[in-house]
Amino acid sequence: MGRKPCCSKEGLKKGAWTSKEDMLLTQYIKEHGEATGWRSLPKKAGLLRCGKSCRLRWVNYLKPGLKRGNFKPEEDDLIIRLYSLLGSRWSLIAGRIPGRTDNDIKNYWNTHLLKKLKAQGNEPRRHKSLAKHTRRRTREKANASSQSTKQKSNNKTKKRKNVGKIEENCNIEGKDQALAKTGTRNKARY
DNA sequence: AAAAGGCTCAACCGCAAGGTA
DNA sequence: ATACCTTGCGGTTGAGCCTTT
Repeated sequence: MGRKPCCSKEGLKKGAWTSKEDMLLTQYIKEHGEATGWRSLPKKAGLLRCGKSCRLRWVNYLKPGLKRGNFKPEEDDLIIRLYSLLGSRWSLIAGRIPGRTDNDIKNYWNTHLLKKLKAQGNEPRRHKSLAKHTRRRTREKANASSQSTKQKSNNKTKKRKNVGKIEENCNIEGKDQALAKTGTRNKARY
């Protein structure tokens, strides 16, 4: 296969977003919704970005209802508990913390919580990166032995099911409501 | 006042999953 | 059955801000 990275196309802009780009993206999504396909969105919206970049910008920064910064102690606590259950599956963790994005939580974990826990002598066991390592392993297997597609798809569904199971198991109750208020630490670099 | 080093976080990269022709 | 495409995820990077000297 050997797919090229999507941003390698000439003429596509990289790096920090300008307020004008933010505006174009927000406006387009307001008019057409998110589900129209990220790949084609930049062109339609008049942006010189790749779809991936647009999606990231929207999901992590522009999407309405996002809280930025100002993590409360309850949220810290919740993140720590979820991490101990789920490991570094930030999207799952984010799904349980309203208004927070996976990127936000990941950053917060790496820059604040990890230090905090280390200082307390509670450094969490680093989970084997479920995401990449297990995926890679399945792929290696698949390549090594010419597995049937049926088996491959079984692996896929198995993994999906496991995710579901973990989600089921981590019934972190009640806390969500306590997290409703919006933080105001927004540094708004742009 | 300014240089150096540390810290934060937005954005990028590579890869796997899932879809479809 | 498979080749290729898009989407979504986790890990990592680096620009720019902040703090210390």
